[in-house]
Amino acid sequence: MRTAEQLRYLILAAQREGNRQLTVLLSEIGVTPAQSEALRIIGDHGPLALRELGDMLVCDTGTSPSRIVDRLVAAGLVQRTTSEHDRRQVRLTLTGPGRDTARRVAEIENQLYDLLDQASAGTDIDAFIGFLHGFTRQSPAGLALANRLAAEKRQKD
Amino acid sequence: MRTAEQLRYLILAAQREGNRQLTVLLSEIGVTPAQSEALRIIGDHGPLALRELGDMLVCDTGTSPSRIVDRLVAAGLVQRTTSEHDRRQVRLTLTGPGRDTARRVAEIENQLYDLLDQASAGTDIDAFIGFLHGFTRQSPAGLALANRLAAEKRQKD
DNA sequence: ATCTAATTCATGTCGCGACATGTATGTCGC
DNA sequence: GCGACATACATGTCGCGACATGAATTAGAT
Repeated sequence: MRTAEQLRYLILAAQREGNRQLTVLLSEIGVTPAQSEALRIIGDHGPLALRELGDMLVCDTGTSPSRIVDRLVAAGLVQRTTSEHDRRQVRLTLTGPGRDTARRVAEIENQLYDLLDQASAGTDIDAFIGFLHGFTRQSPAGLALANRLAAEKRQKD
Repeated sequence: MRTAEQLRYLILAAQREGNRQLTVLLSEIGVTPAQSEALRIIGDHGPLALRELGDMLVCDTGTSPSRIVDRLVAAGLVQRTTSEHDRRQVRLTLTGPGRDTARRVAEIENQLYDLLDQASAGTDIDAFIGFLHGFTRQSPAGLALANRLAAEKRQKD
């Protein structure tokens, strides 16, 4: 098997495995990985329009996280208000339970990241990150990640 | 953003982007990435039971590629016969068009792998492969990949 | 003011991907 | 042989993930 083919399947396998582990951890608080990403973004970056949320979501890089938000609204975690200035737009904010769940999601994510840090001890992860950055540059998912990083940076200033 | 978090999202983004590119290339011959994987495995490793196929599929590591096979059968690419010895089992083989499509899938995959080789020139890909192997060891998808590698090795002897 | 184009979002469709359940068929202990 | 158990597969359900379409609203040109 070609090295590139192995890399392809390993990336697929790693994504699946990470998602599986996260699914188990998140099931304790009743959200899915995709929902947790949206929840964290709405929590971190204030009231957002659907489009703005979509621009930061690495999952579901399509043209509408409508349905993910539908479920968060149905679960009582997110509030969906139509904007006053532009009645096409929607303002997404967390409810009280939403803020609480977002905090718990952050804790669970940190558990997972601690495990990942352990697993990657002794490997040059930065080189890997650089390679993946190059590969995903210009892709929808890569741009979404770039948007998140930019928004985080903006927040610190 | 933590390094581990960035790694998580980059792996997700890379998987999505690779899948997107492969989807475009494969749409020319009317199969999806998941279907192409099953097709190649059936082609390479002879008549297989559904379970054996499932044990080698990195995608759909659940307990039944039944529905993926359904679509390949409906497309006339795969033949599904019930085994004689064990009437629970199924024997999956490629049809004539199936063999042809499998060949074309292999060509498309090689195009993608050539691009990947180019993109990864100058990076220590083997280190990442080792890391990812460790991370996916014991996971369903990782085991599936291991099974494929083992089957390939067996075939060479 | 009006007509056209662009933006924002919702919704329909299809194919996964993960899980649970059901139904044959085979295996093993006795 | 017979009954309990295991195996192989099919099927139902849910939540994505990608694409296409359509409706409401706004912006811009004239």
